[in-house]
Amino acid sequence: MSKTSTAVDWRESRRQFARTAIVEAAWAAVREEGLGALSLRDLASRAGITTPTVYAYFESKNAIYDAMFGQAATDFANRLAEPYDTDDPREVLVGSLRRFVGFCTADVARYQLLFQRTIPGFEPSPESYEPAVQALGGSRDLLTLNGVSDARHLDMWTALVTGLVDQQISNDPGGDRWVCLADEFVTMFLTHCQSPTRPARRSSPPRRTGDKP
Amino acid sequence: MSKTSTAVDWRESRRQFARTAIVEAAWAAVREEGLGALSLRDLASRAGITTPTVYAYFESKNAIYDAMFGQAATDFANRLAEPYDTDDPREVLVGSLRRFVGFCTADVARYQLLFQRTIPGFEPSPESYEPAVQALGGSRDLLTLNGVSDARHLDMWTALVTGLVDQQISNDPGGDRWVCLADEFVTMFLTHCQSPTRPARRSSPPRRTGDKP
DNA sequence: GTCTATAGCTGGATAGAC
DNA sequence: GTCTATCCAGCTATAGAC
Repeated sequence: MSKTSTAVDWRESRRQFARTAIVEAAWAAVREEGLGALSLRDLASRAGITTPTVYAYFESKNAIYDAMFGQAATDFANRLAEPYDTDDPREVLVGSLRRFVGFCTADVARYQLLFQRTIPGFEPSPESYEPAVQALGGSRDLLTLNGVSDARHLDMWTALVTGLVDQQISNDPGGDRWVCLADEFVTMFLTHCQSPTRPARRSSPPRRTGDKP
Repeated sequence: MSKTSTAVDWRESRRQFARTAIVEAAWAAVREEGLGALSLRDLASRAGITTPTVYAYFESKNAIYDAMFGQAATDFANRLAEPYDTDDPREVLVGSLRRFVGFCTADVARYQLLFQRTIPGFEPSPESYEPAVQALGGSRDLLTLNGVSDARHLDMWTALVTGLVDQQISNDPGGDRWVCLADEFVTMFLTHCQSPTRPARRSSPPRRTGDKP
């Protein structure tokens, strides 16, 4: 009688609740101490439990990092997938860029976990990683709507976006010195992509400009 | 008789030699184990000495990081200051971009130490940091030669450069998927900066594109 | 300056009572 | 599942002989 499916579900939901509570404590810890400085003692203390109890829900420290990664990737995908209040492809692109930068700057530890590989022995599991690639595919679709489909241009766009985020976080955390350049960035980028002069070759005539090719 | 200035210089140079040997061992260690995984035991072992001997030359682990930072910053500045075999400002700009990316991708640990703040308790001393700012000032001069002096455009350039490096290191280490876009990046950037349409205001009419401003 | 030896601490992870 | 108690490994840094 005790093993009805509802009882099982209830137990499972209780377990998930405890797991998310631990992950929340982990986020608080890394935001305060730094992403790489997460310790299970501190984490357990913040969650109001003891170290062994953590191992009742996660099999290792990296499993906690993986849960954090999965949650961050899901949040990231959901944020980018929210509807935009305009249909103009260019404005949507600008909005997505602002969202991207806003998401990253809102939580630096989360940004480091998601986009920089700074933790020595950790690599995210495919399940946790999947939402992130899905979200990046969405931004690829956005570029297609703007008439950008060349592989080189897609790579240029990703470099542009990550550079914007990186500078904003590194040199003006909490400010908007680079965020406010989003619109101008999109103008520059789309103008270039729609330019009739197609530089398919790589600056061929004046070779050797001073470096290894 | 033993305290002549030449004898002092000789002792001092011996000391500097030992210091650089330790720093070299440190570089080998971080390249192999990761920047954050540097341990004094491993470092001493690689240098052929013991842990206490390290403390005869550096007062702490962070002092070693600082020496590494200073050396990396100096190498960085020297690399960017090398002469270019052309006088065309645009080609020099492309060359400097390639040098920058090449320098960063040649040693990822060095890049992380110089440009990413990933080590918990470490911050470089002003003496070690100074060559880096000097080098960045040089690239500012390069932009001036290309007719770019607007503060917004300078910020866009730094974002562009760091984004290029970041993507190259993160998604194609050892390759040239983004490096080979350097020339096209410069074309896009300079074309935009020389464009007569000055967007001094921030996309004023179609405000609220979907996000917090 | 260089060593042996070790202090002092913190980390992840486990055993076993309850 | 949760705890107390503990193991064991690794770290930075120091003491003191030579």
